[in-house]
Amino acid sequence: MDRLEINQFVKQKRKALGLTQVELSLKAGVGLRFIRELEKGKPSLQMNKVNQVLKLFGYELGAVQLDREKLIDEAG
Amino acid sequence: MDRLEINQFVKQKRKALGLTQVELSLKAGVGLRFIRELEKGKPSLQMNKVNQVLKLFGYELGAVQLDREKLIDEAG
DNA sequence: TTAAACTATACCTGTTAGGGTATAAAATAG
DNA sequence: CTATTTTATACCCTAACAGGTATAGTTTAA
Repeated sequence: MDRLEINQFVKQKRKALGLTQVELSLKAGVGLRFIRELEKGKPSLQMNKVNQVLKLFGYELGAVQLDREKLIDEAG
Repeated sequence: MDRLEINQFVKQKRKALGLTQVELSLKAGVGLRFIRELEKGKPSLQMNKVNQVLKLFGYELGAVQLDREKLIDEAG
């Protein structure tokens, strides 16, 4: 299992839980627009907001090594 | 080996390379104040700025599991 | 001790992230 | 096809991030 980009990770986890973007935004306590920017991969998002979302999945932001299977993320 | 918080991780890596906060800020292309807030653990930092720093160490921000450090992280 | 280097805190300011809303597009169901 | 649900794009506004700088505090070396 290779490592997903954060935006793909969120999208996948959200769908795995059968949530819409609206539902996720409500559960996470962030705006709907934020969820959309997050899943689109906007790079300048604030960490605390992203963590509010990741926490619902049992995850958080952390430092991970570059390069490791970075080329494939969706086709795994 | 516990996973370090991002702020501790940055501080440790910086010192391991023998860099000052000023030098790191210059290398990363971010402000000195940002480096200080990063190492102090300010939660609302922007991901792209943090990634500019982590990249110098060969790392980037990613989604990692909460708390249970020991469960799966050592596969290689 | 002194002096230098490094780090922490405070202030001011421009830029922009994020919220909210409306509309449009796309996917999904009947 | 139509109707509904979900997602994408655009606009305005406020709050605050990040930069720069000055100053104060801390650590380190001689």
